[in-house]
Amino acid sequence: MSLLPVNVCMNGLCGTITTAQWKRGWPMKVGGAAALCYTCGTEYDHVRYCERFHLNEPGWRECKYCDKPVHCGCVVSRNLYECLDLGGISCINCTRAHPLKQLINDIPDSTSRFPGTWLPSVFTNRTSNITPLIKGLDKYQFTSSNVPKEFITRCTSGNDNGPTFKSPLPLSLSTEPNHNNQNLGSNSLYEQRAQQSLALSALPTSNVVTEEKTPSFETEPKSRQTVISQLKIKSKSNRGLISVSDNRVGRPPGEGRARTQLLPRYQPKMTDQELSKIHGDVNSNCTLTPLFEKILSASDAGRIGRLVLPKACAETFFPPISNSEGVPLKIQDIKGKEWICQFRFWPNNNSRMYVLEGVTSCIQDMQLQAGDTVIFSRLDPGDKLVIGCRKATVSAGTPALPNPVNGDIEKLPTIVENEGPSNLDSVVPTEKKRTRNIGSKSKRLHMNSEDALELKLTWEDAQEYLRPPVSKPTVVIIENCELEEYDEPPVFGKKTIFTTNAAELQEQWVQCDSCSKWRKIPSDVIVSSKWTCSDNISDPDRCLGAFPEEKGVKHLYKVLRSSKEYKKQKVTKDSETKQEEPTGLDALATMAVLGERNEPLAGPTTKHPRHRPGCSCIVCIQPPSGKGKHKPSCICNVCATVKRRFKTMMMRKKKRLADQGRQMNQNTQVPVVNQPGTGPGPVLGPGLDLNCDPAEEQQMMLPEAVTSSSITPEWRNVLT
DNA sequence: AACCTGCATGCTTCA
DNA sequence: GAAGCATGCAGGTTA
Repeated sequence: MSLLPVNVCMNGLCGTITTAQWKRGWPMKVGGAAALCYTCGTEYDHVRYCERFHLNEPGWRECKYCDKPVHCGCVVSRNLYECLDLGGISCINCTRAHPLKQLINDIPDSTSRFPGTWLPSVFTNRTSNITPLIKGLDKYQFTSSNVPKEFITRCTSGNDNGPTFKSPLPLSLSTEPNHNNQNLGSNSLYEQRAQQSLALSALPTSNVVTEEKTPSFETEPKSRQTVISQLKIKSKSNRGLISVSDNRVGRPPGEGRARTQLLPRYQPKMTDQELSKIHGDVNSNCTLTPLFEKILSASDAGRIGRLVLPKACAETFFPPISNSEGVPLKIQDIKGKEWICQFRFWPNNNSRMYVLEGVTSCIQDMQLQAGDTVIFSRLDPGDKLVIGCRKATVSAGTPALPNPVNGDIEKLPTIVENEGPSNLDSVVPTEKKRTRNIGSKSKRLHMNSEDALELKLTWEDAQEYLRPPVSKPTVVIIENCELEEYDEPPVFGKKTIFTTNAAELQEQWVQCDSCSKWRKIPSDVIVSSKWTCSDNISDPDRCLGAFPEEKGVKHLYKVLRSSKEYKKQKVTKDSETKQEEPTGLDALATMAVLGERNEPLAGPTTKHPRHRPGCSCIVCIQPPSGKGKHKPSCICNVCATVKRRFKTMMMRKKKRLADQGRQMNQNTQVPVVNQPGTGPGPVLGPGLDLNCDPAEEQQMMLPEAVTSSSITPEWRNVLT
């Protein structure tokens, strides 16, 4: 039985330790729904939790007996799980063992760094002398200078239950920022860290320490390459000893690509300005060591609140986790605000995908979006995990707006990956930077927002060009609605403009490819991609290009002008509010429904069971219910089609009813059969059904944009 | 209906 | 070809 802090009633009202998990969401839902203790039902209280366990000072908590602060002494003070798992740490003030020790009966699995019961005496009265670890070099290294030799001996001499500290490497922890990527080659400190810690992390528990670590305290270590190669060999040879990865935990850390080095795109590329800025903001007495950075993907910055962590980085710089639930991590932003996120993983293809959950509020607070970069650093002393950021672009020639959260960092130039020196000279044109930043890994987001907007507008335009194919359609009647089904995909026709004249009659306008004059044609005419005045067979007078444009063309120009202005406004507005835009193909599909109408942007419909992004069928291009209803005067293609179909349908219905009426008059003995879709109900007369509401029937036959219960008399007038 | 969660899928990159 | 990872999606949960 593993007793983790999440299973303890945090309010101390019942003091119950329960093996049941706290309700889902703990402790991520800060400010959100509270979790409840399964035993006493008490609401989880974040503040009180922090007080009880001193989350503000990682590793420190009060002794239950003397109430004085005591450092748990564990090497992962930032890791609450293991702090408490460790248990058994003596208070330096009263020397009494931490009471949680007695609750540690078992540890989940052999991959835990603290399997079994800890030996409290090791740390007795020594905790204040122990610097938990040198983070960044290796998460679990003790320095040779502050770890008592007997401790190492005690921990490693045949006690399999001891901790699995990694080899102490006499690397000096550089508090210098990694300026200009000079050290990011094969010999970079980061690579060394990655190589060393990753190579070591694949090793089983105490054997590593016994065989590799102990001598290195006393003697100069072998060359790095030798050590690493040995360790890699060791790792391979000991794979059988590592708990076999199962579907639940995925392959344990240390195997796979990540073992060799951090990919260049994750290596921190902070400028002097950035570092000094963060440094100054946080605490001038502290040292900040960049660990890694990542360009936010759309899903990272999305509302799901899951930031995918590069596997190598997660396994190098974050605490090891052996179960997929992971551990809560406290992250501090550069303003000192603290966030609690859940560091966990998902089993994925016999591997792991590491994620940081609950980052939404943090990312929003920093006003980050896809394409921006988050930079994880370590702040010493205190060993705090700090999250910084770098905005993806700074508009060329435009001073960046001061960001209340990120301050001057917002003004810093974007550093393009692998672009060499991190100085102002490395500023590249905005377009290029944005593209490369977003798409360095995935090509799914290679467009910048303006390009995407252009494409969206093209999709809008494309909607206006789509025409039925030449092939003969198959007419299918579904609930009295005639649907034309084509075997061929739609073809591109010529763009036409629909207007409404003074008599409220619909007019269709098309521009001649030859003389460029706008011609009025019947509203039901489908225009091919090439159209000239001579094709205007419906109006022989206007077949000649010399014929002047008619009077109504002024109104058309007005419509065109307002359309262009609207698009222009939309471009401006969209660029301002691009943060809230959907991205990718969904956005394109969504934008495709806009057409010329002045409707707010609405999300894509999900009503069509075979809907795919970009689908332009009349159902799919409707916005979701309740949103973006078309106005009765709307002249977009959708509404025009709807109106045309509805008119046809109503005419046929009238004709059908009239036929039925005639038939009834001829033979009153013939019973009237309900029409399909009208439902079973008492039949009072020819085609009359008490269960059939005419207005409701109309709605059922119309797409969502022009239906719903709120169909207005105005609409009815238009439709009938 | 919207949101959340835990994968599953498939594209991209790397060795 | 293998590994990494962005994102889709289905089922469950919540408002």
